[in-house]
Amino acid sequence: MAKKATKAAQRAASDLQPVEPPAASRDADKKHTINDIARLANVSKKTVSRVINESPFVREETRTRIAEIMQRVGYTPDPQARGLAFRRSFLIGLIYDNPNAPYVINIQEGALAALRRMGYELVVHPCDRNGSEFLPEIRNLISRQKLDGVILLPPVSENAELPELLRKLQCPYVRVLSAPLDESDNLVLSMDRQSAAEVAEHLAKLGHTRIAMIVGPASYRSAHERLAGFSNALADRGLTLAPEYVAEGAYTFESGAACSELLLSRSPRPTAIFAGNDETAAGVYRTAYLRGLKIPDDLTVIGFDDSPLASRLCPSLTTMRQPIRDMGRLAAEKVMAKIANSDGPPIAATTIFPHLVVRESSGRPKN
Amino acid sequence: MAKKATKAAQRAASDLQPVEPPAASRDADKKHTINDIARLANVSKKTVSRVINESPFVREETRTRIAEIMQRVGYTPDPQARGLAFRRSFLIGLIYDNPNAPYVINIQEGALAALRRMGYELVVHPCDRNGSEFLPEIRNLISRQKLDGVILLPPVSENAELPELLRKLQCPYVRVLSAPLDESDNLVLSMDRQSAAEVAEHLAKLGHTRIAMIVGPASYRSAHERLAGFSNALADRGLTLAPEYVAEGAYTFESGAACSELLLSRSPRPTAIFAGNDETAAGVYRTAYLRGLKIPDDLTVIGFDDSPLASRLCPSLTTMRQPIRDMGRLAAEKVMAKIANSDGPPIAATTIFPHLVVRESSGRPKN
DNA sequence: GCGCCGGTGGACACCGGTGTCATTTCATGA
DNA sequence: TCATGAAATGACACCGGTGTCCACCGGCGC
Repeated sequence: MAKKATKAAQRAASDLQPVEPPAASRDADKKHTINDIARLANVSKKTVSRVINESPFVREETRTRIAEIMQRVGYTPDPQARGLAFRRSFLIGLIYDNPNAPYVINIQEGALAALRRMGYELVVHPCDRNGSEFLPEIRNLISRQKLDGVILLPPVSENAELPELLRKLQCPYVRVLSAPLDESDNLVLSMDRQSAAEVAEHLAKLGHTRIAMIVGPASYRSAHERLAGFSNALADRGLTLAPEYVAEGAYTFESGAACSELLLSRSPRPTAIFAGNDETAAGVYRTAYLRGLKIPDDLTVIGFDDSPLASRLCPSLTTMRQPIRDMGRLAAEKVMAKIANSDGPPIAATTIFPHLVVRESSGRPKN
Repeated sequence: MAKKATKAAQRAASDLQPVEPPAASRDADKKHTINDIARLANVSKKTVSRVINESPFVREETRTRIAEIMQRVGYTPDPQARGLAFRRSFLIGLIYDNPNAPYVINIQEGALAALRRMGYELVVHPCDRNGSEFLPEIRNLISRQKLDGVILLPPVSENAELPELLRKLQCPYVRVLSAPLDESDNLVLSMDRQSAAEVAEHLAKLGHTRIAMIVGPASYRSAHERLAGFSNALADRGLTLAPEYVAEGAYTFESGAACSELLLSRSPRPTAIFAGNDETAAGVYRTAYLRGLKIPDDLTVIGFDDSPLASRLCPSLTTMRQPIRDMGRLAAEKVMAKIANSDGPPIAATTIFPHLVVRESSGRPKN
């Protein structure tokens, strides 16, 4: 420890936190404060504050005069000082561990569009929900930055301890989920069960009977939803999803390749595979490619997500599309509503229905 | 305007900014302030502040006692109050308009890893560099949120007016670029010219002579760099990039499909196409698929980026890989260095060399 | 025993906004 | 004309930290 510091040094270095002097002649348009505006308008800072916050208790004439001055000198209130007094940070956290980059980016941009309008900013927080430090890390993030609210994306949004922690921290949150998880909550739902049913219907209509599915990892709620929805919908149409035609993947390209390897070695071979998501579907393409199977003639493949990948693949992939940007926007609007009215009743969930985008990878079975 | 408000209403609503009373019995672990810590430790708040900021002018015994108390009650200083006093926000902006989602996400995560360690957060700002409100928007973002620094990603990082604006706002920035743009700047460089040369070498070694290229849009600096590097390197090996074998795309899937349509209708047909990036390469795949051309037997295709798409395509795509996360981390470290020492000399640029990842899409020409 | 010195800790103002409540202004009816 | 009360404004403390500057403390040389 540098205990050698002299008094002189102390003076100069001011506790080791040197701050450059207000120094130099900053441009004419140096930062204005509320006091400057008050002085210019010949009113108290409180009145200026009232104008900023659109209080109705200011005479119209006074208001416009002050507003004009603020406009003229280009004044904007300091969000930190404002936040300090309001006990708000005007920051919303986006907590995610979804490896699907386009998904996250789209949610992000959708959310931002809504947040910015209300003066909020978005801070992103990728996380590892299996890390040992997961909860403390989130706790730390929120209390350190005093986030006003957070948006949780799947799969971390399915974590059961998180809502509890957030409630304790009094931090409003919105979860994006693939199915209702509990009642008392603000969420944006993507109805995966119904979506999977739509896939089943599509395959049934095409005339497939030997239908296989690659399920997502058991730790993902969407995996169960999609399986249940798919399997039930097939049953409704007199078709069955045979156990030997089901493989558990990991929503990844590699697992898609491995699982389809397995499924395609069954005899008789399935004529259609519903991959859990687009990444998995790409893995199926890979296996088909290596085995010389033609899609869709020898094999129909269906994905889920409509990520950019879906239209890039050859042949292009039939898949389920979610309005991801809208979901981001919705989530943002919900958090803000919750913040504005934090003691109010829980805000009703919004349900999103993905729809099927039919492309080249699905066709009638040829044998 | 609701001028009907009564005095009673004024009292109750307090200028339309209702704030729930400190209300209720918050948990035992309610928020602690520096005053609480000072009281508990029997010192003044300034001494606690010294401990927080690691000032050497505190007796070791005092320091540890205070540190223990902070630890015990789980105290963390309020970043807003801290920022207000320090005139810092501890926020770094990430400004981008790159449509490549995995690229942005990776930069983001790389940057975050470095930023978090130093107590900074990242706020993301997608933008439209061609929008009429582009510069005012950025200006607004930075002065409103008092960002301590920003990171600019290509292509918006190539905008010439931005550095000027940022300098005027006294906002430290780091640009990620595909080639040096000017001297006096902090940047992270990806050497696109050299990378493209590496592609040329690969194709030359495979024995290709009829080589085509799909160039990125003229508004992207990387497009010029890659073209120049590629063309020159071919020339060095006695090969030429004939004008009729060059098409200008837009770094998109669609443009890749259209440009390759054009290139593949030339006679003689090129045996290899260097697509400007992976998206474009996917477009080439599409055209090859429609025309029944086999990759790599009939056509070698090379991409650039090594986005996830590259390994998903069948056959998998030979491409140039950049260490994107590292670039994000580097950029973050540079901004922080610049912030810490804002009057210091410009920080030297760091140069990144992508490397070739050879996969299945490149082979010897068959005819 | 005294004054000097560097090391240590505290009182106080301040960062830029806001809440509370008192005070002033103004229109109204008696 | 003046009392009256609502509307408009202001004074002041406060949010939770930090910088400045001064006072105290103990050990040293004299």
